[in-house]
Amino acid sequence: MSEITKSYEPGDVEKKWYASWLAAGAFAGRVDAGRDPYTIVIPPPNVTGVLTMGHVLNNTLQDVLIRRARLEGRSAMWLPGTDHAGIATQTVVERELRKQKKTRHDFGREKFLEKVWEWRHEKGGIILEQLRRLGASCDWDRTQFTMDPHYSRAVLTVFVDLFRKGHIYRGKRMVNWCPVSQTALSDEEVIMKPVSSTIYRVRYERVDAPGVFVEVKTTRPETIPGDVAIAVHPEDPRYAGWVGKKVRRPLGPVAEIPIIADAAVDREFGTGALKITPAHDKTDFEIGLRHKLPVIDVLRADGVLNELAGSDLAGMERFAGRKRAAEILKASGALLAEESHANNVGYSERADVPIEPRLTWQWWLRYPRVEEAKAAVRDGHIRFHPERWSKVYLHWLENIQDWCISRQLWWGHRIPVWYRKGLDRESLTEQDLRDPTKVHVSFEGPADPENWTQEDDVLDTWASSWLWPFATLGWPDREAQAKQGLDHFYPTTTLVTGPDIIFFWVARMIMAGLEFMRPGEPIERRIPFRHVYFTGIIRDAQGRKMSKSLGNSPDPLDLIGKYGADGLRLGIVSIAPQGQDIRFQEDRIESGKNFCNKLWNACRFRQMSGPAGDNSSVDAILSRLEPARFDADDHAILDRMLATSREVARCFAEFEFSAAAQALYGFFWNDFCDWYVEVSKAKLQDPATKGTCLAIQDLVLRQTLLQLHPFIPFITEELWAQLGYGAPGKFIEDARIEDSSQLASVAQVKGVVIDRAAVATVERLKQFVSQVRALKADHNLASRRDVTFLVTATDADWTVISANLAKLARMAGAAKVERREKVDAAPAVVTPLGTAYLDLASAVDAGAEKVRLSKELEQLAKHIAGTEARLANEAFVSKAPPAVLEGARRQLADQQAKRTELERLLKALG
RNA sequence: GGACGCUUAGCUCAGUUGGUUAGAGCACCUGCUUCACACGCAGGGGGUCCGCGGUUCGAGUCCGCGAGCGUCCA
Repeated sequence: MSEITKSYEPGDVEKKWYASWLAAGAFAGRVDAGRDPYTIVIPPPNVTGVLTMGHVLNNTLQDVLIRRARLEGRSAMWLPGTDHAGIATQTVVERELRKQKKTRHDFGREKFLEKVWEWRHEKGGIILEQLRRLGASCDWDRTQFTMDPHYSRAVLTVFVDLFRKGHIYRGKRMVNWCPVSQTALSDEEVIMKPVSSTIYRVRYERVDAPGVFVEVKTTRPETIPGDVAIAVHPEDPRYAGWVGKKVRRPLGPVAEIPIIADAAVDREFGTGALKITPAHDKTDFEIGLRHKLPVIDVLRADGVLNELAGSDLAGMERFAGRKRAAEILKASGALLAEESHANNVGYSERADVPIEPRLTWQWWLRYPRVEEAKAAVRDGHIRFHPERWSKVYLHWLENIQDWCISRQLWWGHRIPVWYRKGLDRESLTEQDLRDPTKVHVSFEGPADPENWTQEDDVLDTWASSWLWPFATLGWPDREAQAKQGLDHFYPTTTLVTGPDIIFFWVARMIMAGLEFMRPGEPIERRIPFRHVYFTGIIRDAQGRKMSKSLGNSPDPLDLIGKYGADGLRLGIVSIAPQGQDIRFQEDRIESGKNFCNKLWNACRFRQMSGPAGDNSSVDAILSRLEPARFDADDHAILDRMLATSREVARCFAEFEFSAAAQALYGFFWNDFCDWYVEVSKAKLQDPATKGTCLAIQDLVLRQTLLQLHPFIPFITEELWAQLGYGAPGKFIEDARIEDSSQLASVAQVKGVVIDRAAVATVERLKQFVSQVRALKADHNLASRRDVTFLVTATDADWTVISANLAKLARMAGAAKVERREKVDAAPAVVTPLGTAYLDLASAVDAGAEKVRLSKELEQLAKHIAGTEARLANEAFVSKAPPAVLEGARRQLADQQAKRTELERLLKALG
């Protein structure tokens, strides 16, 4: 055993142990039929990603779970990987190209994809490297990427399968179009934002009645050239007789458009008349369909107005076009007013620009297994933590819409559909799609590729990540599946993720699992995971989301440098209560580091206190104990240790990680360091108690290190080795956490029967010490160690005191503690073990003493009055449970006795 | 408009099924380089538990109404 340094220096320790773990293959998830599996699949970060505080929280929790599972003897496996992140990655690479004044079109599809792959090989592993710094114990040999060949095969197999089952179709529909990324987006990728915009009141003149106008309100005057009708409610008296007449479009190419009646028009809004622009609004599109109206699309894919918008606007970007449109309308007198207006506008999640409703051909998925997906959560096969998120999940499934799974990107899984050459894709019917002479759908592609053209679109990224829990385990390749242990590790145990992707990812994974895993088997075998733990979102001190653009996110690697990975981990876990958003405060991370230092020093103290005994197992340590020599403190610390391990186990069962960390923190710092270690200093002086005391320290330290290890793996591994708790060449995770009842019964075999009454005794000793210290402090003697305390106590109390005399004197900072029958006029405190006097009679300021005692008496009187009132209440006495009643009575008796004593002391002062 | 969450010490937050005098970390004040740790020890100050009403012997905790903040869905 080498000597431990005075303060904990994490840097080298972390490097050393991480390398050892890797070298030994300690994180490998091995199939072991004899042990319960515990599986976690990482929420794959984007390959473009760098570690954020959100990742730190999320992955620390996963690591805590998986390390705890190993300590519980389960065959634990944490599978890492990254997501190709279609739009995000393509955007990043395009941005790089733009620096060279090039676009992806300058390269063409294949060359561009080569560039992206190059980029991925260069930079795509950064975030996984950073996770290693954090201590993540992933099985790195299993690292997956959603564009790996076998994973791609899973994605395309699923597409083909769902197509054949009739779940996938192609349709020309209104989609959310991002003019920057120039692709369709799913509804989930659109963020509604309240914005204050301008609403324009515009009038359209009746063709048949010059000087008569219909007035509409619009926020988008630049789309007027796309107007094909004005719609009113059929029963709106204001427009009786107008339907069928025509008005002149006030902007764009000259045109006369009809006034139509449609019940979908909201009479309450504005003038009750609505301009109908089917190409640029979803409702308008539907109205247009009903009335067989033409569709005039005035925007290009990039959001620039086209020639159909008229020569005045063509070539203008949409927002510039809007201003220009307003000017033109104003000049012609068609614009009546501009009013400010608050409304919700959909923004593209990635590019953060307003999306355009746009009519395009896309591929759609009718979700499979919707009802089963609801049942899986409703019936508790999958449990959400906190439970309330299941409501959000169910609500979404109740209102589920078909999923637009095609994207007009290059980076992603290209849709495995081939069209016969020469075929007009625009006119393909649903029936044509199912005709193998026209459309080929397969994983392998057509046998005669020269006659076919492949679909240009790729799949939505989420249409690959929804397969994550099983495609990462070899599916659909049977051989790979067997090798990677799908049978053993699926369903996974716990998913740790943020509630922001409950629709994007969680819900979809559940449906995919139910559809593709183990057909025909019971639901609990097909679900992808049993528990979903939703973390909170990390915010800055002002409560804002952490984001790159705000620059308010600290770099986790800086924090690791400053506080160590363990400090960061413990800090982040301790401020992350279940499912609540988190305000990040760096001082909590500092607390994490301080705790590590405390742990370090407590072990250092143990090491300096005496030679190491046989620490190789719980059994060995227990054998070193002499139960007959136990004092109250020995009993109490063991009792607290068992209570803490029960509490920690409960916390894990309930997914209350911060509570688990806090329980260990409190036990170790307060119960062990502040009390037991301090009283040990007296016990270690006595050869009769030394051996047992050291063995108890070893036992407590051992169990504490074990339970802390999932939270702070590096330092605990180091100390475990330093103190000789593990066999040579073994890691802490080769040991097993005994649950509290196992531990208690093992101890019992060794003759250790914990006296639970000792806890109460120690509480009284603590009270005594703390009151006596306060008494010294009140008299400015806190640093004096030569004082004597005189105690008047009952025989029973004095028995307790005298049994602990050496410890009490040391803890109280006193030279002597002596019993007296009677003490006059000295500063005193009334403790649960009698009245303690400060033996400094000459220095007493009787006046000040009286003030102090009177104050205390006053406080006490209040409490007594409260307790008396309760006990005087007939209803309380007759209805409260006996234990509560008894407690109140005992409390009153104690309070009264204390009052009598205080009054006596006051009187003695004259 | 609907759903959910939050409101407790100066700050950030715990508080499990209702039950002694409501806790922690940080911050603050006082003292201490005491033979593990100043990344520490000891002592201390600080709270009408958002408001109103109800249930109950008893409410921070349960119910209702309201206010403020936040998130998601429309």
